Amino acid sequence: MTTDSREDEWREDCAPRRVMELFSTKWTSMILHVLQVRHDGAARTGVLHRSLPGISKKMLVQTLREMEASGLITRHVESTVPPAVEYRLTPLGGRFVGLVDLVYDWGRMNADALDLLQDRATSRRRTADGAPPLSESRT
Amino acid sequence: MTTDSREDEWREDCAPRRVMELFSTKWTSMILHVLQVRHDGAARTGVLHRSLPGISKKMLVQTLREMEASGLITRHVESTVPPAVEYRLTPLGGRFVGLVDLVYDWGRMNADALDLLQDRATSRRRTADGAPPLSESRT
DNA sequence: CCGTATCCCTTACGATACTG
DNA sequence: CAGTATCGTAAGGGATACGG
Repeated sequence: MTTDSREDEWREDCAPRRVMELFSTKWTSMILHVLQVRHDGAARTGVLHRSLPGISKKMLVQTLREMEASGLITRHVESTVPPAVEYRLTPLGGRFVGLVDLVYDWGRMNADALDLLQDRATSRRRTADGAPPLSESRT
Repeated sequence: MTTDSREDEWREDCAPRRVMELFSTKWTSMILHVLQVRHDGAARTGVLHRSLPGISKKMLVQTLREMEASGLITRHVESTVPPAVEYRLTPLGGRFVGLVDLVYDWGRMNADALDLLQDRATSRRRTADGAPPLSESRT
C-alpha cells in the first residue's frame, strides 16, 4: 500500500491529483458526507444549510450546483409554494462518500496527530535570525 | 453503516474539517507522498523539485517551510559549498503519509469514477436549456 | 545549488440585499 | 423557502529576477 508499485506518473492528470481536486472546494466533501450519513442520501436545501455550520448561503447553492454538474447529486424540485427542493446523492456520489468517510474516519482516529500539528498561521513570527533547528549530517 | 457513530460535531474545529485543511495547500500531500514513497523519507531540494512536475520553485520552498513549521518534516543543512539541504519526514509526517496514500490509492482504484465526473469548468455558462435532470414531472 | 523577493493574476469564499 | 446578483477581500499560486 505504501509502495507505489509501478505508478510514478506524476503528470498533471494522474489519478492522485484528480482526487485531490475533489477536495479543492471547501464544502464538497462535507456536503457529500452529511447527505449520506445524516440524511440518508437526500435532503432539502434548508436542512443541508442547517447541517453545515459556517457555510454561507451562496457557497451552499454554488457548491450544490457544481456537484450537480459533476454528477454527484441530483436536484429535485417540488413545484409547490413555497418551493421545496431536494438534493439526492447519485450512485456516483455515493462512491465518493466512501472516500470522504475514509478521510474523516482517519481524522477521528488520528485526532492526536492533528493536535500535534503546529499551527503555521500563528507561528508566522519566528526567529529573526532564522537559525535552522539543526545542521547535522546524515547518521 | 453509520460512519458517524456518535460524532455529529460539525463545529469549525472538528477532526474532519481539520484533516481537510491538510489538503488545502495544493502540494503538501504530494510532497509527503513523494518523500516517503520515492525517496524513502528524505530528499534534497532539487530532487524533490524534479519529482514534482509542475511545481514552481516558490511553492516548493514555501510549502516545505510550512511543513517544517507544522512538524511534518525537518530540514538539514550541509554547510558545504554549494549548500546541500535535505528534508526528512518526521514520525508525525510519516503518519500523514498513511492518510495520503489512502486517498491516492483510492484514486487509482477508482479512476473510473473520476472519469465519470463531469468537468464543472464547462458549466460556467448558465441558463440556456439548463434542463435539470428533473425527476418529478415536467415543469 | 538553495533560497528570497516582487509582481500580478485568478479564485474561493463570505456578507448582503433582492426576486419568486 | 430557494435562489440570484453584487461587491469586496484574502489567499493561493505562478513567473521571474536577484543574492549567498
